[in-house]
Amino acid sequence: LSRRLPLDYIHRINEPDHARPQRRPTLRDVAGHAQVSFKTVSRVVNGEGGVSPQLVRRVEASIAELGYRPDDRARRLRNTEWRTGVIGFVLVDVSNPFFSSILRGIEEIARKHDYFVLSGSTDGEPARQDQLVSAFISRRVDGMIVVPSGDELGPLAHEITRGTPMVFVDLEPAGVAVDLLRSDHQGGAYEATRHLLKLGHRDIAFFGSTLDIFSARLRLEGFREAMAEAGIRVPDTRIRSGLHSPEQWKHIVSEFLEKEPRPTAIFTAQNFITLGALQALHALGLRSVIAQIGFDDVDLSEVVSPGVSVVPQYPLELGRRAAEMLFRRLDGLSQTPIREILRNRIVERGSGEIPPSW
Amino acid sequence: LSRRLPLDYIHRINEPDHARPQRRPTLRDVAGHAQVSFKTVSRVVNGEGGVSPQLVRRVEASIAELGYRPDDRARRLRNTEWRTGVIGFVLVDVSNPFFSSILRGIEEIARKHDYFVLSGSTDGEPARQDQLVSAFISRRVDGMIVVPSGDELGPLAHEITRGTPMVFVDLEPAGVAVDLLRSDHQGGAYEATRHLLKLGHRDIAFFGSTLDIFSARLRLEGFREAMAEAGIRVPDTRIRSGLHSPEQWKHIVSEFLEKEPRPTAIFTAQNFITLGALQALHALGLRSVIAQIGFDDVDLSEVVSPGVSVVPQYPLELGRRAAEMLFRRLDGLSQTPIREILRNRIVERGSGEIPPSW
DNA sequence: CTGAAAGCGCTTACAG
DNA sequence: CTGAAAGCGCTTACAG
Repeated sequence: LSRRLPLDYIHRINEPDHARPQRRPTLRDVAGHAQVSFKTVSRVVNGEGGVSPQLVRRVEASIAELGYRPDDRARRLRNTEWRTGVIGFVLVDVSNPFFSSILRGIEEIARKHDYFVLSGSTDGEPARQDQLVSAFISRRVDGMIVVPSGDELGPLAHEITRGTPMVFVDLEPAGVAVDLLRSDHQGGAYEATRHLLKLGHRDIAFFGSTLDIFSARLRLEGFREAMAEAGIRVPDTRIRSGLHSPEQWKHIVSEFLEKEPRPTAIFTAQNFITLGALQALHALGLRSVIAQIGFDDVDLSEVVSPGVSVVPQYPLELGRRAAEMLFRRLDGLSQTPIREILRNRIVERGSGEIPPSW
Repeated sequence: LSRRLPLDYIHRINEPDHARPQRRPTLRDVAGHAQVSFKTVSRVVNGEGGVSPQLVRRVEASIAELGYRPDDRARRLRNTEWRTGVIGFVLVDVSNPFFSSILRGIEEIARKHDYFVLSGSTDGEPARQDQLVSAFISRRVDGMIVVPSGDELGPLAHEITRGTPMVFVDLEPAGVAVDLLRSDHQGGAYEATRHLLKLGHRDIAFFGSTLDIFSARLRLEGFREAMAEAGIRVPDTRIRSGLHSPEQWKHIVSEFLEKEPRPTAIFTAQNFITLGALQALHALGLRSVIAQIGFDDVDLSEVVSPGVSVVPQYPLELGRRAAEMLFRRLDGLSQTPIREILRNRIVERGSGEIPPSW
């Protein structure tokens, strides 16, 4: 992700005279220009009425000519309407379509409420999460939606007890009263693993996201639960976790599969992992030999052959619901914390239905 | 995109006693608590020095106890450092991985500068774009990166002449001095079309994004250019454009291909279109029969069979470069507008190398 | 219908 | 080392 790409330019034009940044005009500037008191300008800007049509026209002309835009920060500072009209969204990695679809869902609901979204990626690093949360709070977001990493809540803990409107996605912190929305990670992983076990698989490898992420732990838990229930001990070497790009996962899974004995099935517990593993299996010619089930859906899962069996999530819907929960709280309609867990069921497309080959 | 998904809950718990939102403590609250003047608290908060160690400790204890967080808006209002530390990013659709990867690239550079990103999707609607731009300006973002739709600049025009730091991605507005970064849409589309023509294709259909988007027009232009050069007239029925989800495009392309005569090749000029068309061709059993080249890369393009030939873009890199251009201007290092056009070359993977079947 | 005063939460001058 | 005053750009009260 951090490697820079060398690119050729077709051309690079330097043009002359770019405008230099000017000081933005203020209410007083407009007032001076229109020859009225600044309070009159304020009245016109806010459509308060009680201004003679003549003055309204003069002020509006000045506003247009100077390009005046009210400063929202100053405006809301004194205003009883104490809101900034901005909510924060702290996520793991916006370049992952799972998260960007959540963001899209949040945006959709935010838009209905005339809100905007400040977002930031943590890459699963608790330190970065604390930075983002602190910065968003300092900028006085009216509420936050957070996909937390790590076990320490850090600055979040204080905000929760302060009553800052907040919705957690995926993390279910113990002993904290907070709105929560998540998929049934453990149940989904359990079901997927059971599915493979029923086909006769005994040696199943698990590839998951970094265990700093709560949902990643739940998925591993679901896997372990099903395996234990089947009386199978899972050696540590059959479990790999970390936060990587699809390309990195391709490499990791390739190396893994070069060693004997190979597992007869793999569970790839996140979309980037599923993509990387698919590429690895394909490159090694093992797609019809080793069974695979993924968590999260991926594009073209029906077009590849065999199709990719997955436990899908519904990120757009997660985003919408999370935002709806947040606005319910922002509007004071919600008092007690709500926790919603969405059920996840396996979708069979072929790759998860391959029986053990040895 | 707007259809709501019905979902089952596993459970929905209502817990008691959620904290009620409290008024945030201010400098004066801390001062009262620590029994000092509020200016002393300000000094401690900003690490200005000139405060006795004893008072520092007392103030810090009060800050911790009350959970004080300085209000960034108020802080910067009087401050000579006139910045908000926020940049705006106006894009078409954040649920499209192409745009979310640009956002990730922007975030990466913004982070280095201690900046945060306010973003919003326009869905290619000029009216929504104007709303977003106006709202961001009212919130006093220090600069903006915009992927514009439509031909009218709207509120953007005034901001450019005001000298607001701004970088355009993909739109090259005439007669306006502004930083610009884009791919070589026309050249890439031209090359892709030439590639198909060389194989003997004469009947090539074009599927592209809504022509409200500048880059979509450029891609169509490149296609037309190559076809005209080959002396082929393209009937209007061979060109389809619009902004749709992959599922919608699957439907559109399926219907299209059900009518005779079928084209021998298709050019899918955006990632969602490429995905939808791939699914349609696959469902109809035509993937090895009708040639396809896409603009933008898609996941698993090497795993499907045949592989998907594309003209890739580098969204992460686009985002980084756009942000770097913006910060160069914000830091006053750049005076004259810079225009960068990144070259795009075709990547052959099989689907674009299928000769005409009839 | 119009305006002068006070204040939002903070920083920047300027005093002691 | 500490604090009282003025001001950022606006809104909310309160006068005329």
